[in-house]
Amino acid sequence: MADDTRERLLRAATEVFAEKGYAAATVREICTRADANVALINYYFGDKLALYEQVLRDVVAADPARAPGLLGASPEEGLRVIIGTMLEKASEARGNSSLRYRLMMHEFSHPSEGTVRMLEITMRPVYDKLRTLVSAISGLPATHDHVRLCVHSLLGQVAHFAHSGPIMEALWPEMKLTAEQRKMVAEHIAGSMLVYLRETSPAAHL
Amino acid sequence: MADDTRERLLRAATEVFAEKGYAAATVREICTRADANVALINYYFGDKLALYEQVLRDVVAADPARAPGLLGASPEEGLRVIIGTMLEKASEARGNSSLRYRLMMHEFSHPSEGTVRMLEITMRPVYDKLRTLVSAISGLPATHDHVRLCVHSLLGQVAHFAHSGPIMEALWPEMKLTAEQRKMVAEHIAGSMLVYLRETSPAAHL
Amino acid sequence: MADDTRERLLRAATEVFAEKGYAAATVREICTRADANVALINYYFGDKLALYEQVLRDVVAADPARAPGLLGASPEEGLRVIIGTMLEKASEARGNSSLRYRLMMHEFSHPSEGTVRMLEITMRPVYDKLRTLVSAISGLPATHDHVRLCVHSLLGQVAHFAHSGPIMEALWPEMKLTAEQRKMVAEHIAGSMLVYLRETSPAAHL
Amino acid sequence: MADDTRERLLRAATEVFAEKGYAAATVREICTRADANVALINYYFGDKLALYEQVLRDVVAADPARAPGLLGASPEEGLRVIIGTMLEKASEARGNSSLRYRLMMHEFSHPSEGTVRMLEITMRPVYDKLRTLVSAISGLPATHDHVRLCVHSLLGQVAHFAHSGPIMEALWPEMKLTAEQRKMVAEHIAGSMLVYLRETSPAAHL
DNA sequence: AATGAATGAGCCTTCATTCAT
DNA sequence: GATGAATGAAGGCTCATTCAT
Repeated sequence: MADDTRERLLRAATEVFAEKGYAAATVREICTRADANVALINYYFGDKLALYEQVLRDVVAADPARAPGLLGASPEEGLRVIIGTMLEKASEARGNSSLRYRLMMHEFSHPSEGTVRMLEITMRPVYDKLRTLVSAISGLPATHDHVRLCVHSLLGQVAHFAHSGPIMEALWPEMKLTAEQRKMVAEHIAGSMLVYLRETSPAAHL
Repeated sequence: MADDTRERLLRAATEVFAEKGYAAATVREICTRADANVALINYYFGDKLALYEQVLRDVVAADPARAPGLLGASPEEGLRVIIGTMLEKASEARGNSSLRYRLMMHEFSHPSEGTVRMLEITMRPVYDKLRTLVSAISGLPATHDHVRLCVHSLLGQVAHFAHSGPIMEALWPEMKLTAEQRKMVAEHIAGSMLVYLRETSPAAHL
Repeated sequence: MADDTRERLLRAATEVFAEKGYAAATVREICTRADANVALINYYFGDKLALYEQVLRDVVAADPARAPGLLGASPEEGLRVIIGTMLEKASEARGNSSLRYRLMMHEFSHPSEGTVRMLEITMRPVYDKLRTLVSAISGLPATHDHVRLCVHSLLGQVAHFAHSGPIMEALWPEMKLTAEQRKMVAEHIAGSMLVYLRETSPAAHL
Repeated sequence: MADDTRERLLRAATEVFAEKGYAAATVREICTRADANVALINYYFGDKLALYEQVLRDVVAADPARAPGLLGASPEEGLRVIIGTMLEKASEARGNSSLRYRLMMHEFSHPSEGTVRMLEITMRPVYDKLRTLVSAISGLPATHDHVRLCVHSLLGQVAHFAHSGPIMEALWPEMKLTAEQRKMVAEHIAGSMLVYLRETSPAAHL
């Protein structure tokens, strides 16, 4: 029952923090939602901030970036797969990923002490994988500015399509990132990058 | 003197809301920073929420997106200019744009009633301008999915480079969006898009 | 009315802290007793600790050690007067002095950061005055160990008679430090010291 | 093992109560320090207050005042020995005596029902012994005010030198009651009293 | 005899808000 | 228009205590 309660508290906290943000979230609501006593947050986590950090850590731990099926594929195929996966994971409605995003938005707009370290853990694997792929495709070293710019372009686009709900709703209401649309977007992002890389890679000038 | 105080309150409120978010911002800090009495927020605006809404309204009203110098330029040139301008505005350290962004981040992560409408007002002009340009370059109608995808790709990239401070710090610490780097990034975004559009436009297949 | 409330809070706080000690005292009781809102402690003093320190400072400020009538008197007479005064001030029933003592007992048994500094301010004047007198009587310099020992003996005896209520009640119930008894005690303390000093002073050996 | 745990709890409680006072002491810290479960205090003692009372009872029971080596000595020598012993016991840094004192300070500043009785038990033996000695030296009956005054003077001085840490630190920082200093102080207290008694005893006037 | 999860009360503090002036 | 004292509600946290095991 103990672990169960702790688990319920974590789940409730994730929800409430995602919905209201750290400041607006109240310990009492979290406990109520978890059907637990107020004092248990102190008992299990220490205080509200420690709970928040635990939530962030858990959410990060559920790393969505370990895309399978990359082995043996060509770099071009790898790029397509990883971008498709990111979009897919990111747009799982109402699931952990949604909460994940909202929590990250909070962290982005009000970076806390641990934000950078958290991002380092979360993003680094995808980032490096993308750099390897782009490097392989372009023929440039992974440390080259061109490679980095391209990778950030990819990240930026994925983030935008996956996470800017309100913007999309305002500017392109039909885009709801359905499975079909997701496929189209992924192909657009990966495809345009591949076109660009092909055109600008040193090899292109042979 | 009355309008002056009201103005000071608004300015202070914009700052504090941007720095702390709605919930974490306190009426007292706003008043202190505005060098005004605590009771004046209620006196002038009714309550904290009303003040927040007024701040949002003002921030939106100060539309920073009207890029000058676009007249007469070729669509390609226009694209370059508008993207350069967006990046520039967005990276103005302590200016209105910075506050603007942080407020928007809040709105994004906790969309309120007015968020969509606010975005509609803020983003629409840039969005439509970009569509016109991309349409002109690609030869496709502005309503075409391809055009929209490209425009969102542009927005996504700009947003990413301009606003994901913590991500950048974690993944690419050297990228500080200095004037020089801004130029490089703008050229990268606009350039890659132009390459892509050239390659995929119907005209390319003639 | 403002200063009035602040004053009431301070008075109530002095009482409650003296009665219960810092830890056991509750902000709520202080406010209730002062007929004031709970939030006013924060408003006027910051927090409970700051209020406590203010109370200590006030209590100390009411310095009971400035004995009048010392001018022109012989050192021997001065000693008698100052000891009498200390006993008198210290035994004013139920007055500020009583609270003062109880607060000091708290400070002594659980010295806080400011205790030493507080004592420095409170005790130093009496201490130095006593050293001057003893020095004059004994013919030894005020820095001599003998002088210091004697002065501390005096302080210790006064403190004991004035403040060890429970001990007295247990061991010598009749000693209630009435005006008459006070006179006797003062004469005992000062008298015995004078005898001792006379016997041990260098001059005695001439 | 049961008694062992109970014992550990008592020892830990004595320490914590002495260090923090009743109110500021927490059941959890006591249990942690005793390496015991939180619930055991209630199990063994009923509640926190009952534990405190038990601690007081135990501390009182361990009477430290039975000075040895008094038999056969002259009254003058006896006085010197008992005062030396009191000072020594009182200044044992981490021993029972130190805890004892701090607990007593608490009881003094917030006399509880049992305080007087406790003191009666603790102090009475020393008190009566001192009266006997002073009576023998002075030639006055042990019930004489003069004897009582002298005995209280002795107690007051010992208490002051032994226990007023903060005062000493403020007024006479060099006085740390080292073994050497303790000897000096004991000689000062006993010596000055003997001088005084010799001078004022009826025998002196023969 | 001992554990550790769970409880409920209460504490200090903070906040937005109001009111008399 | 503006002030500053005052309010009441609520928030986070801590504590002694209990209960099932």
